[in-house]
Amino acid sequence: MPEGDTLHRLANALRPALVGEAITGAWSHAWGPLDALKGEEVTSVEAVGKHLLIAFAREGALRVHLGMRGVWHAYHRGGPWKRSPEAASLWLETARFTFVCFHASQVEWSTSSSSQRRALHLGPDLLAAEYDFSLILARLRRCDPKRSIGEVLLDQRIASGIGNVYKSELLFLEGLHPWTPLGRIDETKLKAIYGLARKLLQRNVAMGGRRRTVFGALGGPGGARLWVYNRVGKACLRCGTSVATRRQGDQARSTFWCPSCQAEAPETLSASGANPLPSS
DNA sequence: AGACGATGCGGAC
DNA sequence: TCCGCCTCGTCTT
Repeated sequence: MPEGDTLHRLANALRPALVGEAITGAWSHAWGPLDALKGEEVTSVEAVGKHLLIAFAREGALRVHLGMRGVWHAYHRGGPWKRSPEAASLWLETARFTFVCFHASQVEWSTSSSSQRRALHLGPDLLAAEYDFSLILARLRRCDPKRSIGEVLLDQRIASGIGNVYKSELLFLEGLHPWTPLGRIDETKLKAIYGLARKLLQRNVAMGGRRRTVFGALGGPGGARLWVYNRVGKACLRCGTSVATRRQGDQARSTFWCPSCQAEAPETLSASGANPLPSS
């Protein structure tokens, strides 16, 4: 389920319940009881891109990636779980609560959260407090200019936090065809795309609702949550054209777009008239 | 009731 | 380039 906004919401929910608390028990699917964590104090809980990092006072940090199906549950200590313990990847217990992660795709123990952060080779987190587009631009310039913008947006090494839903929605909002080569998009346009990504992700973190939307709590036309994602064959909410879909990139991820609003028209990609990115 | 595809990613080939 | 993940919500029958 998670894109970057979901992970930041998760971190925001876990942080007040874990930071400053002592771990009374811990267990992971891979290693069994984590006795080394007993008595450890949690010093930070943070989301970085789509990863969750939990750091401890004396030593070490846990990194958890939810993949597509991972989920965290919070239970009163000793209370019943809503899922089978067989499905648990990791649990952490404090004096009052047990936090269980089911179906994680990755659980890793490391000496520090900063070393984990480095090892991930992630581009800047679009939801980090500090935002500097020039750091993203530097990574874009090292990218093959023939790569499609749809693939580039999903590349967490360039900027982290965008997932498959936001990818299609961002390209619709920017009027950009998903297969537009990176090299045909000027710097001003790229800055606008990533700036919009940050804004939408931030708004979805702040919103109370659980479900992803690019329209906010009130919804869009007809109460819609999304412009094009998962709307293949339906009328474009802006112009009525039938929404298209096709697989894109190495991972063959589904991409959705409006063939009219996002026509292939490379020469019109510059909103500003600035120079295109030079080839790397 | 059953089929299908998924908001992600690593690894086998 | 494809598959596994072995779950779960949604759509079809």
